[in-house]
Formats: sequence, structure tokens, C-alpha cells
Amino acid sequence: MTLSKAVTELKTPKPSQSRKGRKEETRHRILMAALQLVDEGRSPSELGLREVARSVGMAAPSIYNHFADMDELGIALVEESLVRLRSVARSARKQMQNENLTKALKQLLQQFLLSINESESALRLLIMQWFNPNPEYRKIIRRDMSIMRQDLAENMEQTAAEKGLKLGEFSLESDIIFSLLITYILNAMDMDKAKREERLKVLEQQILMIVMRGRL
Amino acid sequence: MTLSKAVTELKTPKPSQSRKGRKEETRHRILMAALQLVDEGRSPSELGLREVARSVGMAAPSIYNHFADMDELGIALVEESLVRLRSVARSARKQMQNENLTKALKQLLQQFLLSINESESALRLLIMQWFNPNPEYRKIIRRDMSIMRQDLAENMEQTAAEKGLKLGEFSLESDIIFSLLITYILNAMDMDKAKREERLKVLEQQILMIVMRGRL
DNA sequence: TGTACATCAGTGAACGCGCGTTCACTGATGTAC
DNA sequence: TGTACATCAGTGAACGCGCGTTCACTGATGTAC
Repeated sequence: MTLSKAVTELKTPKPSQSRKGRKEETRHRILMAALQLVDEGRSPSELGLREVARSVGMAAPSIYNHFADMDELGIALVEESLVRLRSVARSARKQMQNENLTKALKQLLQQFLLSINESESALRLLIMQWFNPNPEYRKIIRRDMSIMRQDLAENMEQTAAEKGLKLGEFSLESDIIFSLLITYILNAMDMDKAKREERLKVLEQQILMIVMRGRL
Repeated sequence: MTLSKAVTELKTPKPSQSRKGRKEETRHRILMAALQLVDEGRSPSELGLREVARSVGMAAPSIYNHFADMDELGIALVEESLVRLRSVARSARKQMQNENLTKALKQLLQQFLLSINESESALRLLIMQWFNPNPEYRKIIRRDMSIMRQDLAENMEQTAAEKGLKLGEFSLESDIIFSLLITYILNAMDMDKAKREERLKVLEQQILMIVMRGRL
């Protein structure tokens, strides 16, 4: 082991996969730092190159080794946020097991709220970029939202089938529920956690009303 | 009539109420010009002082005769947009007359879509400012949204009473419908008019499903 | 009605500032022999 | 294994630019007598 290598390893605690791997790691650190800034209340459109660089602890021009320009960073941030959300949605899906429907829903919504609290900065970012004048942002976000909406529909149909309810024609209901979830999130952004918990009960009743329609 | 007065009247076709009235008029022209810029695709946060001034046809510093700073202009823009929306909502309310419920709803939704198309720039502005990091913006918008939601609830209860339906406990339903209207608007922003018309049918079915629940 | 003065909406020039981006350079890492 | 060279992530200085805002000034409008 040469001296230079030893020094390097002291400087960077996690050697990971040298160079290429480290570059990836830095890129990730940049995205995380930007997300944290959003979490601290900065709006995504206000995120400055220097601000992000400062927050990640590197010189401003270094950013250009990872992103061609600020828009590319913005898009990457959106995509990173969407990846987080999707994994959240996926984990929530598995929650819908056994028990009676009301109880399962209650549990599912608790998980939903937990995810919101955890991914708050990603959500905030996505909401604000949802109407970014640059159509690239909107396109990505809408594509993923559409996927999630379809996932919800399929999930509902599958659950209904398992529980022996009548099949088909669930798209109206699932779209309504998707709308309710979206507006819940939008409204939750300005609530503290207690208020979110409180409003969650209303959401639960609303969803129950939709779901129960065919079972009265 | 002195020469100077004559010249002035030539320059400004509408004399209105001199000075004070003209100042009010100019202020209004500034707001309209800003809204038009939003309509042309600029995001509200991108609206520059000079850009607005250029669009209204005056020197940049003149803006300061009407607004203390850019934030005051931004807030005024939000308030102007909200006034427009409220008048829209008020006119729609009167639409809900006689006939059978399904037909009345159809008519109401047509009016709703018409209003969206007309007030598109105001809507766009409000949506984008809904999550402005400056809490002042959010506060105003949420206050007005809350009022509109309550208006809808009262309106539904009143209509139900007139038609002899069972009273009370409509808040769940009206909140669901309000959520559906909001998400419809959000999604409509990226649709052309044909697509909006098409999606309106889905919205109609969704609302019918909610409203009909108690009457099956 | 005419005159003298006050008001004030609008202007052109200038300010300091922070932005995104470029550039030549450094020095550690990776590669070939 | 050691040596010579290529690669390339990161740097410090500098760029031009447009931003919000200030200032002293202009000249038409409003007011008092």
C-alpha cells in the first residue's frame, strides 16, 4: 500500500468502489443535500447551484461533473423523489391482508400517514414541481402518478376478488379514492402531525363510504 | 379647457376619475399584465419586475408607485385571482335550479368547465402559489378554499332540502366532491379542451355515485 | 377665471448582488507495460 | 512490482447577466386664493 492510498482512505471513510462508485456516491450526496434544503423550507425553484454545493460541502463548479446543468439536477431530484414514493406505495400494498375490511383499511391508512411523514420533503418537491413550467418535469410526474393510480385500481380489484366481492367496474371508485389521497396529501403539507392524524379519520370515513357503496 | 388638458385626454382615452382613479386603473393594468404573462406560460415565481413593467408598457420603477415590493405584487395577484374565482363560484351556484338532479348536475358541470377555461390563468397562478414557501400566500389561498368548500356544503344541503331528500350529515359527501373538483382542476391544467370535456364525464359519474348513495 | 404652489405618477440612470456557467489547473486514481 | 502516462472528480477565479431596488428629477394634475 502506497502512502497516497493510505492518505486517501483516511480522507474518505467509505472507500466503496473506487472512482466510478465514488462518483455515484457523490452524485447521491448532492441529491440528498438538495432534498434536505427542500425539507428546510426552500422551494425547489429557489434551489441555487451554490446553495446546494455549499450544503453538500463542495465547490460550486464540481456539480457540473455530475449534472450538465441545473435543470438536469432538478429532473434528477424529481426522479429520486418518485423512486422513494413508489417504494413507499409498494410496501403499503403488502399491508392489505386478512382481517376484516374496515380494520385492514385503518391499518393501511396508518401506514400511509407514516409514509407521508417520512417522505415529506420528497412530497413537497413533487407537489411544487407538478406545475413547473418546464413540461419535462410535469411529464415525468404525471406518468408516475398515472402508474400509481393504476396500481391502486388493480390492488383494489384484487382485494375485492379475494374477499369474494363482485368484480369489475372498480375504476370509478378507485379513481375517487386516488383523488381523496392526493387532496389529503396536499392539505396535510400545512398541518402538524396531530392535525394530520385527526384528518386521517375523516379520510377513513370517506373511503369507507366509497368502498361500502356496493355492500349496503 | 387648457392645452395641457386636451393633450392629456388624447394620450389617455379613458379619463375616468382623474389621478386617484387613474392610479387605481394603472394598478389594475399591472395586475392584468402579470396575469397575462402567467397565461403565456411564465410561472408566477419567475415573474420579474421588469418583465411585468415591459408587458404593461411602463418603466420598471413605476411599479413601486403601486406596490411596495415584488411580494406585495405577488400577494395582490393571488387576491385578484381569488376574487375572480369566487365570482365564478357564485354564478355557478344559481345554475342549480329545478329539473331533475342528474340534469341539473350535468348543466352545473358544463358551467364549471366553462369557468375553468375562462379563468385558466388565475387557476394556474393559484395552484403554483398554493405551496409558495412564503406562508402569507398559502394562508390566503387556504382561507378562500375553505370558504368555497363550506359554500359547496351549504349549497348541497340546501338543494337536498328543496328536493325533499333527507337532511344533515352531508359534510362527508360534499368534502369528497370538493376533493374531486380540486383534482379535476389540477389534472385539467395539462389537457386541451377536448380532453377536459371527455374527463368531465368521468367526474360527472363520480359525483353521481356520491350523491346517489343515499337514494339507491 | 387666472396664478402660484403642492402633490405625486412616472422616468432614466445607477447601485450592489447573486445567479449559472466557463476555464485552466491540480492531484489522486486507474491503466499499460 | 515499479514506472510512465491517461483519466477525471474537484477547485478557485472570473465571466456576463438580469435581478430588485434607490434616487433625483420631470411634468401633468389638483388645490388654494
